[in-house]
Amino acid sequence: MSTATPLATVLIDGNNFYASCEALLDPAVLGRPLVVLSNNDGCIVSRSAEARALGIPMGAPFFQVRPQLERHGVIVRSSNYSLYGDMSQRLMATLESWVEELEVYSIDEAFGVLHRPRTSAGSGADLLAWGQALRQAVRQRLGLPVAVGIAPTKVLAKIANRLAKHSPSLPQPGVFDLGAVADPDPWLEAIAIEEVWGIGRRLSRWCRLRGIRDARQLRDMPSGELRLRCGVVGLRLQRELRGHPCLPLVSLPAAKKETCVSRSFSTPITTVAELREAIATYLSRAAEKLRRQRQCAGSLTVFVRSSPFSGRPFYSNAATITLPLASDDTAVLLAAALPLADRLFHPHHPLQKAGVLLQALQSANQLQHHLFSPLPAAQQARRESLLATIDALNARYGRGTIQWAACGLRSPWAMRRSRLSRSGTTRLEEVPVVWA
DNA sequence: TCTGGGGTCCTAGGACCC
DNA sequence: TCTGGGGTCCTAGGACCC
Repeated sequence: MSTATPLATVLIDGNNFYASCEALLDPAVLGRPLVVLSNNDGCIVSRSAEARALGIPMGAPFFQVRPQLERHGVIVRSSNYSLYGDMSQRLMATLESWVEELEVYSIDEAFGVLHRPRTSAGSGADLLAWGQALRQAVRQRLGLPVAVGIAPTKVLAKIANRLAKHSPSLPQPGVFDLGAVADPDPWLEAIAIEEVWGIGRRLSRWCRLRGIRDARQLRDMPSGELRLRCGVVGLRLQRELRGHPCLPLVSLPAAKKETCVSRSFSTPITTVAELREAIATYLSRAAEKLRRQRQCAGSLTVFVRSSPFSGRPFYSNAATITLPLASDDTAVLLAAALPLADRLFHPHHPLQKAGVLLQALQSANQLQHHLFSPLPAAQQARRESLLATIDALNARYGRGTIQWAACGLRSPWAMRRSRLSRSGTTRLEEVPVVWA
């Protein structure tokens, strides 16, 4: 067993993924500053390198930076998730063949495991070359730029990836191997505490107050203190920084425990009829997801809230119902959810956002032909085939081709997406690929 | 006028049981 | 009167991620 080669963890992720996808669709924007907005055209969620260089802040509300964007002639795009999702699938399919095991961590990043080749000099040159070849393959096949971080643990691979992106004058640009450097300390000191994976706003403030300003200091601080404030999560993080893997690779995603669909409204909702339509719309999307995941929901929550920025008193409320029998049937779930919407609506509180959470999820396979099914078996089978047909038609011809009457038509509150790169039904076949 | 959406994990505390 | 001890399950809330 001592013959096993040591493992290396890699993190591969897309540079400015959404912005890069937009450039793929319209090569004319290449080399020009571009930003992508969140749903409802709310905030900036992705920037091209040129937009970043102009100092456009990530996460800024669009209306606040709009003058700055216009002044610099920045191209602005609504987010086009069907495009990003398609490109993500192709990226992950490519990465599959480059690593031993792959964990798809988010739409634009994945962890992988590799065997680290032994070299007498211990230089690690082989993995740098490997990373460079991977970047070239992805660029050729998909036209997307990626960065590659290599290290002994996931937390360190995240850091290596960051260094790969932001350190100028690396021998292999876009690739960094933290396991191959003689002394990692100066590199860890270049990572501000806020940039460490797992340290969010609250914990970074706490660290700063204790004089912990970078990843190296976090690694070396007393474990007891960290444990007291952050529990086992903090300890695991610190061990990973010290090079001991604590976070396993998750190549088979676990079944979802809950599924949520929520949106902000383009204009505030002031009538119960509109709220019912919105909830019905979100619920039917959530039920679709549930059926795709082959799950049924045992309980369901509807939540609403007013705008925290309106100057009026903030209103936030939620109601939960446990279903007598777990279900994935839109009609059954609607019958449970709409009365909750009625209960939560308040005429004096214009609503800015609402959502539906499906909870206590269980595998649909275990429930089929349930003894206590409210419908006779034949009727139940017809019902399932009807839902499957609706899902198939909506998948083939676009969302909303067939929908429940309760969802309403042409809703004034629906999400704003005024700068979509292409008409809503982007299909992968339409995407022109640039051969770099 | 205008501030995203969808998740996970951990912990503390209460309810309930024997 | 005064108030065991150990266990499980559930929920709410906090913190984090992209």
